[in-house]
Amino acid sequence: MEKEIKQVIAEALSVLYEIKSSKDRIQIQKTRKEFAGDYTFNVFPFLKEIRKAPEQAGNEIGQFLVEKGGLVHAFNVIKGFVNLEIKQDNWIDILNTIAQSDFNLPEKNEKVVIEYSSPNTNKPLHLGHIRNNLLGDSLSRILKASGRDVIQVNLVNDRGIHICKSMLAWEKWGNGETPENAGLKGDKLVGNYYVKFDQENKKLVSDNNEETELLKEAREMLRKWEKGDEKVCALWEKMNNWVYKGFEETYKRLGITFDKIYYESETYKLGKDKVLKGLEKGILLQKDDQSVWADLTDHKLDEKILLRADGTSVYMTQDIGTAILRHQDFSPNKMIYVVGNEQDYHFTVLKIVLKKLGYEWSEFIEHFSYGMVELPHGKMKSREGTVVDADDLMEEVVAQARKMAEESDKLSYLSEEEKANVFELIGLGALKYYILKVDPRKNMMFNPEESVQLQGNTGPFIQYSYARSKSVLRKAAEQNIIIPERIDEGNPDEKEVQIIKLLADYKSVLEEAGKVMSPALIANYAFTLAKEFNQFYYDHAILKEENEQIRNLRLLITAVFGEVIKHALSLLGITSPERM
RNA sequence: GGUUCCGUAGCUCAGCUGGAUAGAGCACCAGAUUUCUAAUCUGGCGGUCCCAGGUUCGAAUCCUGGCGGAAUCACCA
Repeated sequence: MEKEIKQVIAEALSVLYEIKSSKDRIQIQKTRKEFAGDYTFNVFPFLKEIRKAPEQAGNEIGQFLVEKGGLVHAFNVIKGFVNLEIKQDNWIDILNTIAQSDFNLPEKNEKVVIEYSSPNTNKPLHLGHIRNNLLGDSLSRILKASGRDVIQVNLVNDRGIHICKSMLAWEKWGNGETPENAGLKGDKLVGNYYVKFDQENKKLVSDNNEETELLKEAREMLRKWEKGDEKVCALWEKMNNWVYKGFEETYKRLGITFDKIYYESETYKLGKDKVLKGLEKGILLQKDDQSVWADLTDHKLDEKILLRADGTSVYMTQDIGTAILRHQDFSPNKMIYVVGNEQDYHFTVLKIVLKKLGYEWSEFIEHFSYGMVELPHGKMKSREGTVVDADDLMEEVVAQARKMAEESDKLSYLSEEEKANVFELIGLGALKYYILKVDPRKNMMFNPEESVQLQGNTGPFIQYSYARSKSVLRKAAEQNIIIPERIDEGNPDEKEVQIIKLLADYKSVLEEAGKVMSPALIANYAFTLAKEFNQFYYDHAILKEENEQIRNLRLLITAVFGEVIKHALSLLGITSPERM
């Protein structure tokens, strides 16, 4: 719609003032509520070229548009703002068009590999991972819907000193405990030993910089692991498998999937090789203790270690390997890393080092840097027990959804299984929306009480609006009322026009969300649309409307609304319940 | 200390590449259900957009400098 308006305004500017190719500079916005009109054109940017008073120019342009016919049938000018009223037939056309379109955008011929989740296998997933997973999942969906070829990958950090800590602690104090005999999820069990290591280690430390025997043992274990020591590797494999099983459950409940899973244990060697090659070529440098470094001072950064003196790899080394492998596997034109902004530095360095090593495609790497999750009481610290566990959190939001629903006794006619299903959708809908609605780049405050809210600006509010729309359509079917696929004429009132306008915005919102990579845009749009529908629903009879023309218009609006809101929610990974 | 990001209502957040009188939700107060789902709707209360300069027809938005907060500057990942 806005495109069409820009088109005719460009024509007006050209005919009236001989201003050519002005299209990109034309500013169109929605007319504010307090004025008559649908869209508003701002003449100020063109005033110098027009060389008339704003009101006069506005009037001339408005006059031109009305006389031209077609889109605009009336206008008013306030200061430099020309408020345009769109002819009613146009709204009907637009509604029909949306009713017939699917919502996926045309192919862009762009291949994107997106990495997210990237867990460590030494402890269970927590709230921070949830934000990461939800962002990665939603982004993937948005990128796909906006016409991109998307490959979702996970990179499991299954090696390193932290894993060895859990292993060592289990060996020393585990007494053969397993997930089965302890009745504990594998990731939780391994996490417990990570904590145990820390506790025991603390007992041995008098001042913080001291390297304890225990820590030395862990380092020794890492060295053995990198050399392929049989016993260490077997233990490593056993414990990691416990963890994977646990993660799988968590992912499944969250609704997260991957096309491919990389394991750092399988990629770090490639990184090591490439680093050593870089050293041979003189791109990297070696210090007296044999450690290998990249000199980044020409980029106004420090030096960065890539291999320790004992030859073992660090995080950067394995990430170099993973990136190279990933590029070989898919040759994408974009590699997105969904990783918290605490690692901004890591990714600037990664890109530079790859470039130094001769990989021009390092420019394709895009760090999707999202903000931290904060809690009302401060940070999450595992040592202080303030970590919000992912499984616990999901359990809690679902329980809350159940509690609320049972109070209102709405779903009593459903079977227990059906009910459980609905509570699951709603609980997770609440959690996902709560996290995705905020701008991903900003730090966010996670208030546990607010996150399970079902009223106001929440996921369930939006889900409810959908359930209502479906309820109307179901009743229509029961009464043998046909839901029109299109309508020929009608006179939408103000509220109806309002919804149609919003529905018409959906594709451009999706386009924008894909461009700037922000699920929050979709979330905010969905909320606005749902609110609009609830208002419409409140004071418009739909099925009970006797005038058939009006009823059909409203039915079509209801049906189209349902489709759009369902699609939008699906991009957030939220399921729309048929009833709730 | 250097670098980066952030600062909008009591709280949590919107505010697109500068545009009209800065918007939502929560909380608080007052209302709405003989009507398709009240997990809803309507109204009220609530702001020196951190501060000070600058750019211009016009600044929450752009620039500079302060103040406040966060992250990072690891042979942890």
